[in-house]
Amino acid sequence: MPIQRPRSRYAQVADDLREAIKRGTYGPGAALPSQPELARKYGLTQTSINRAIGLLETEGLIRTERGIGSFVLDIPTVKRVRRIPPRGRGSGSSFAEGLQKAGLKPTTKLVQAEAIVPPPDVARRLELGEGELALIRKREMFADGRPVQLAASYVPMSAAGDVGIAFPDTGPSGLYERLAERGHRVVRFMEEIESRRPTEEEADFLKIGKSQHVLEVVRFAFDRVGRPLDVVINVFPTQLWKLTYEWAAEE
Amino acid sequence: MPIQRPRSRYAQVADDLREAIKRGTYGPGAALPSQPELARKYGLTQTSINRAIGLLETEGLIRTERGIGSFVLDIPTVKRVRRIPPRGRGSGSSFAEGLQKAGLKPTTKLVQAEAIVPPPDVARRLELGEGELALIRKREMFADGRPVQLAASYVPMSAAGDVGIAFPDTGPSGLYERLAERGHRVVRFMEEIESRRPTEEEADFLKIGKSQHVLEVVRFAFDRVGRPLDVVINVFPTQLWKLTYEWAAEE
DNA sequence: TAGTGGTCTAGACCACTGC
DNA sequence: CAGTGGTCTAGACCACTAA
Repeated sequence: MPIQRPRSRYAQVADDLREAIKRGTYGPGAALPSQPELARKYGLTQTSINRAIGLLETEGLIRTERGIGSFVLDIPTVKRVRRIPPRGRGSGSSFAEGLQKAGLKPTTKLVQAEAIVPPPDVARRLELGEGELALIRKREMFADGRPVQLAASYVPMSAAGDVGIAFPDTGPSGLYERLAERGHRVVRFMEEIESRRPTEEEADFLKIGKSQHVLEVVRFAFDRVGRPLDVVINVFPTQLWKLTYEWAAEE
Repeated sequence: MPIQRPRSRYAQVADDLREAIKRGTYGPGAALPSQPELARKYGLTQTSINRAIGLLETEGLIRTERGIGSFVLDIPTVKRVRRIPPRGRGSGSSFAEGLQKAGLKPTTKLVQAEAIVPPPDVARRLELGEGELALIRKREMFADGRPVQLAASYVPMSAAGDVGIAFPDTGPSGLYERLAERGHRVVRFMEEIESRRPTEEEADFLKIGKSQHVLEVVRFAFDRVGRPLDVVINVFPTQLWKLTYEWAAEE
């Protein structure tokens, strides 16, 4: 590969590596050659190679870990559809459904379930006063072992009554039934969607670069008088998911 | 501003400039000090300053022009709600509504309206055969003169019958009425949402960097037998918009 | 310890803009 | 022309990981 002038050299190196990745020379998960090695190969200094690597990282093609190396990320081929609102049964676990249909094995890990003072943005959304408690349930979700989604749900303790309401852990529809038994019926849902850069922890868990984006979907459930009964915050990488909403035209 | 060790120096410079921009020290449109000047101020080399500037550019805070300088871009403050499907009238122009509520003056420019052979992805979505025509209507949208959205709608000519159906240009609800008069009633809507990197043209029109993301919302309108009557592709920068969907719980 | 990626300097040259 | 941002080197040191 001859290095030519008009285009910057590090950009040409990035081009070359990008091509190699697309050709499959470095498949998903494979490590790129080390920076000193690439420097020798292209006849540049490590500084320039480092910059090329940075470019690919920004583009979301690779992820580099300090002291280890740079690794090719999965190339987003087919996006998994997440259907919202769900057709038919309640607002059940569209997560598992979607993945199973795609031939992937969904697994979920409950990492937190307790009564806490929620972070201020959640408290505001739940219309909680200073220091009021909420039941948090935090989950990590995987498809064939690969981390694909983070979910945190918050229910005001005033509505939940007891931490035990979270168990057995049957997903939102089970929770809503138990809330209904306590006199809190959900009559309306709302979802807010935005795309943003991931936090450090999110990027770490989802194994994505800092420059890739995540979709944050916040679902609110309201009772008859418009009070929020729970807030669910879902976060997933934009490359993996596509959202779908569907509704009937008015007559 | 003391430069300290644990965090990289160029990142600290970026932090400092970011703060200054947020504080208003450098307002929208203002030029940052030149790189040599910043290098003197922070006691670093131009190379490091250049890197800090690159960071801010990636984040979409500034825009730099070679041989001229770096300039602060508009900072998006409040995100706008876009859509609440089931409430109020049809799927009318939520674009204008949302912006007016935000105190911004919306303007729209129709840049194309004719019968064409649509691009393959659109043809597939409209279930069109090879070479079948569709009516395209392409719009550019502005808020207080700033480009904020791109929209392209496609209607199969077999349903539209005539290019004239697009006029007067009264937005989707007007179009749907005229389609209904021709025997094509819309009974169902669907929207697909994804976040992706902008194409070159999109980045250019929306005045965003290549590393920022856009939301693509594709709305389908279906008739009674599930045939697509039109497809509308909306593209806008993720920083400017927040999407909202709302629906009633099932009984 | 050796190997990885990350940062930084000093100095240089280039391309571009606007006067 | 002087001033701007962009690239590159040679060499150095650091932080981190794994054996």
